[in-house]
This record gives sequence, C-alpha cells and structure tokens, in this order.
Amino acid sequence: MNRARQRLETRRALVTEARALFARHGYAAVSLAQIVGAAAVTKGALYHHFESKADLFHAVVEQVQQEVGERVAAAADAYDDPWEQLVAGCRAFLAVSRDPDVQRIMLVDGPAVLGWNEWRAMDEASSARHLTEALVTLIEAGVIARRPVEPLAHLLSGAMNEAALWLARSTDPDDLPAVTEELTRLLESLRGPR
Amino acid sequence: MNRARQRLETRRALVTEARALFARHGYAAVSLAQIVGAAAVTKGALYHHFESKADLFHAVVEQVQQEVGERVAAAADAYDDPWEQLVAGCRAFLAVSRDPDVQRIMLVDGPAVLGWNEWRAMDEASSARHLTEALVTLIEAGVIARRPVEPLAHLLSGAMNEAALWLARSTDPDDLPAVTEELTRLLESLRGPR
DNA sequence: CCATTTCACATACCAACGGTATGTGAAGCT
DNA sequence: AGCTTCACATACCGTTGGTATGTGAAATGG
Repeated sequence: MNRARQRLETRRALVTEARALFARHGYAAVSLAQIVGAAAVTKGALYHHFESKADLFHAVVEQVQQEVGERVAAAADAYDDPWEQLVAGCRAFLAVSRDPDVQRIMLVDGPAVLGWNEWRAMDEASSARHLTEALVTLIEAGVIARRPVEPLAHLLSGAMNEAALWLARSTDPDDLPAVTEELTRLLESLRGPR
Repeated sequence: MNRARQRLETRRALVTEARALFARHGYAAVSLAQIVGAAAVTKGALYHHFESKADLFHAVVEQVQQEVGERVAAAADAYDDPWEQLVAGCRAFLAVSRDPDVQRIMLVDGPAVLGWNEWRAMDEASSARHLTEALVTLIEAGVIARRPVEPLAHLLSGAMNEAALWLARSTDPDDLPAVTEELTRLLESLRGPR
C-alpha cells in the first residue's frame, strides 16, 4: 500500500478515536493504551505522529474548533445583513456547543491541558475570530457604537461558552430559547441609543 | 501536643502548600511528593486527611472560592442601593479574579479536575450565588425587567470569568477599566427601557 | 497510675501510566 | 538487485497516584 496514504489513515484513526475517548471520559481519564487499542495500532505509531499525549489532544482540539468555526460561519453566511449575521452566528455557536465533544474537549479540558494562552490563541483562530470580525464590521457600518472590540468580544465569548456548558446540562427544553432570548437582548443593547 | 490541634495544623499545611503549588504549576504538573514535601509530612498524612489528589484539590478550590465570595460580598455591602451593589460586586469579582491563584485553580483547572457539574455547584455556593441574589433583588424592586434570572446569571458569570482570564494576561493597564466600562454598559442595558 | 485503645501519621510497596530506545519489515529509490 | 527510508512494533524505564501495614504518642478507663 501507498506509504503517504497509510500515514494519513493512521493519523486520522488516532485523532478520531482519541476524540471519541476524550469526549466521553475526559483527557486525564483516557490512557494512551486505550487510544492505540481503539485505533488498532501501537504506542510506537502514536509517538511517531505526535510528540506527546498533550500534542495529540492539541490535534483533536484543532479539529473540533475548526468544525465549530465552519458551522458558525455557515450560519452567519446565510444572511446578508451584518447584524443578522452576528445574531445568527451567536445562535449557531450556542447550538453547536451543546455537542458533548465540543463541551468536554473544547470548553473544559482545552484550557486546562493546553494552558489558557494556547487555548485562547486557537479559539481566536476559529470561532472567536468570527465574533471579532462581526463586531468590527458592525462598528464600521455604524450599526453599533464605536467601542473597543476586544473587551466586548471577550465578554460575549465568555458568556456564550458558559451558557453552552449550562445548556448541555439543563433538562428543560425551554432553556435554549430562554438563553438565546437573553443573549439577543444583550446584543441589542449594543445598538441601542447612546 | 493536643491531637485535634495537630490534626488541624497538618491539614492546613497541606491545603496551603497544595494551593501554592497548584496555582504556580497547575494541577497535573504537581505531584503528591512535592506537596507532602512542602508541607513537611508524608503521603500517609495526606491520605489520612484526603481520599485522593482530586479531593485535596477540591478542598483548595473550596478555600479559594470562599475567599472570592467573601470579597465580592464585602464590596457589595459597602453600598445600600441594590443596583450599586451589583455593579460593585461585579467589579470586585473582576479585580479579585486577576489573582493567579484564583485564575488557575478556580477558572482553569477547577472545571477540568472536578468536572463541570461539581465545579458549577461549588461556584453557585459562593460567588455566583451573590450574582443570582442581586438579580432577583433588582427584579423584585422593579429596577430591571422581570426576566428569567438563571440564563442571565450564567451569561454574566461566564462573561466575567472569561474577562478575568483575559485581563490577567493583558499588559495594557487600560484593559481593566475598559472591560469594566463595557461590562457596566451591558448591565445598564438590563434596566434600560423595555 | 498503669493498661488498653485510639488515632495521626510514617514506611514500604504496587500497578499503571506517559515516555523512550531500539528493532523490523515493507515501500521507495537508483 | 541492492541500498535507504520510514512507518510503525516491541521492549523497557522512571515516576506517579494509590494502598496496606507498621508505629508511637495521646486519649481513655479502671
């Protein structure tokens, strides 16, 4: 068999199985033996592709965040109006982040395993970037007040992260629309009279 | 020497040293050997007081969160007006949460080590409770609109947690007032015209 | 006040884990 | 065909969290 292709397949199997295990049991509770067992390879293969357990986790986080970013962007792109894009993107993020994989890997274990700095850099490269860009666009267009974007972006990003974690645990189906409603009100306040 | 007193002293030494080490290096990077070494006891003592490494961490988180809760409450109690209490409490939380101990232990490692559910329960028992109570009071007093408090509390709590993490990394001294300003604006929107 | 019990640890030990060093055989190149 | 590369497999190691057992001083009871 082709060597480059085999290499990719092995790597993909490792990332896929690791993602499933990390999402189900959390980073610390998953051993490398479990991962390589699920991927039907050995520890030698793992360390041929990744330089540590944390490095493998990094690859998993990268994959999850990329998916989230894509889905948020797709939801926003369904609209032409920048304001509607922001609202749609935020709602899409809340919906996507209810997925257990996203929850545990991206929001809980991510900062602890990779360190907050590195985690934040990755977040900025995917979903948080869309939020910042949307805010800038809205300011340039004069839709919302000309305020410093960075503090705003962090406040909103944190609010949505926490809301997503809470929503995933809630049993009341009305909680999602309720949070969306309150979040929308907060967003609305940005373009209220100044 | 008195036995009950010795017991308390040993426990206090373990929690204190563990807190310092966890804050500096993170939960995973600190070994029990380091902790018992710093506390000048042995592993036997540790496992006489705590049933696991995570249980010791739990005690540390409890201590940190209690301190945060007290300082937030103290800042709020300096005012009589409920609205000013809320604003003062939020600002105090932002200020207190810039402490590295609070950062790493309470905001980063806490959810990952204890699990989000348990972490949230502890948070609710300390600082988050004050936020919820303040919102309820303001609604009862008719200062802000009668909206579901739980979603709001989560959104605000998450916003402040993330903001605190960002602030601790920022080098610009203007970032704290900037975040405080934006947060205040968000809060103000709650009592705007509906 | 002495015998007995309790308890707050210390010591010794273990299985499992992340990580490494080395071996191997097929694919790729000349 | 023969040499090299490389994608793994195998074997091994130090450290770690956790446990089982030992110990001596403080409490207790007669």
